[in-house]
Amino acid sequence: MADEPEESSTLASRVYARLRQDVIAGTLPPGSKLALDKLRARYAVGMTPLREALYRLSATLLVEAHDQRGFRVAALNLAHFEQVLSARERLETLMLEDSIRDGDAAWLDRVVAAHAALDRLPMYTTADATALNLDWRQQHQDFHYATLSGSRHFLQDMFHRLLWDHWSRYRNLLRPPPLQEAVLKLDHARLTEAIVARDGEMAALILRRHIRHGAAAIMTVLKST
Amino acid sequence: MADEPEESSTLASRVYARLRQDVIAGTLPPGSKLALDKLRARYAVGMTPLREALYRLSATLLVEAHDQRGFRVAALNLAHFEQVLSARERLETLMLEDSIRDGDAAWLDRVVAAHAALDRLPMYTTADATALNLDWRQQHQDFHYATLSGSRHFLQDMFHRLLWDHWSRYRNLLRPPPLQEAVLKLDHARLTEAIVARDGEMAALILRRHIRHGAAAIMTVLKST
DNA sequence: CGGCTCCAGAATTTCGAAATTAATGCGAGG
DNA sequence: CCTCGCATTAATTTCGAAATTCTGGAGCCG
Repeated sequence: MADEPEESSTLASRVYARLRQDVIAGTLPPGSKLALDKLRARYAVGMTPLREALYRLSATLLVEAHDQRGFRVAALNLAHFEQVLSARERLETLMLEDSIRDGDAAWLDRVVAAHAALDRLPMYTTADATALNLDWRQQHQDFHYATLSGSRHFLQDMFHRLLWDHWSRYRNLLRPPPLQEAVLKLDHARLTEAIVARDGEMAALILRRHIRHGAAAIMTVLKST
Repeated sequence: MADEPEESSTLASRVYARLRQDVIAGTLPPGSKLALDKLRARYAVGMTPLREALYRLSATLLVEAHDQRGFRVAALNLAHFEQVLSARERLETLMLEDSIRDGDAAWLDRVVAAHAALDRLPMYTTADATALNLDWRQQHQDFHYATLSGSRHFLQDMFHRLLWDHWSRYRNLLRPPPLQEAVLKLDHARLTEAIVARDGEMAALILRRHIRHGAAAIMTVLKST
């Protein structure tokens, strides 16, 4: 269920995983230039695996590759976010309806289990709520992946993962993360309920609202700058 | 309109373009192992730009990268093709309806112009029809890109290009290419007509049939092996 | 006889530096 | 004072070889 194998055997793959995380988390700021020498020192690797990792990331649009001018972290802006939002709404509702139509009993079990696991975890560990519980975030992702995985389409899966990565970059702009644990818990519960009832239309409706709700907070930030 | 800049300034980008073409054309057979030394000789480049190009291609699923075990051209099979087909149907009809809803007059002009250019070109140059006219194929691609480009969504564009590449690999299995110039000409004409009339529903219907028609011939070949 | 280990040989991966190209700063001319 | 061109500096790109890992087969043990 994890996103990357913990221990890839090649340096290039390990650097790729770390670079991806750092771009998504915002550790490498949006739009910033990626000085190869700095990165080489930062990750303690040679030129070759570093460039290989950067080129792989450039194919996912998380970084831009400019011939003879190096690499740059992809910028974040409202126009881009609206495209991610629209693509996510369309793709995820489609995948959800497919899953509900085609998914078997084992899939339903996975969804229910993932929801139970998510429901058990607290969203915040610290009292002041400045930091999101990273376990929660991972389980949240796993839950949503599970709901969409009833009808296996590796191409759609790939698109979905890509969109999720881009979406995560925007969500990580919200610091501190907004407090809406009750609302989210309810969304997830109702979504699971609709899936178990095999009510595709209802599930898609809930999911669409869930996505739009998350988008609202992000768009406020993007418009304010 | 061309797919790749004729003269990328880095070796890595040029090798990437050539590798991509060779994978799509089938010059590098589906499923075959990509021996690095052989490729290095074939394209007359060093190890570094070659690996960078291969990693970029691996992110598009045209080649598979296996850590410590090199690279392999992605295999072709019926299950995979069905996913490409389904994804193409959904994505292209969506993009077409978006374009018809949002596209401006300049876009309509581009569509009409692209269709006129396509209609002028013959599908085959040789009398025996063993070889497709490459100009026609390029213009065919340009025409379809044009129809879908009324509402600019770079993410959807990227997905669409990816699907087109994968589709082209399957289409290139058909040797000699099937003779159906009249049918295709009619499809394109009717599609253009529906677009000019801003009839999204009709255009989507024609496009869906157009895609399925092309899929039928491919699936026959895939099932026979 | 089947399966396991170990040993070349072959392939992939990685490094460090050389070659090439872009960016910078300085001085001359308009 | 600003602009253009040139030399210098800095960065990216590329190569060739070293280091590491995989592969296939021979030999050995159960």
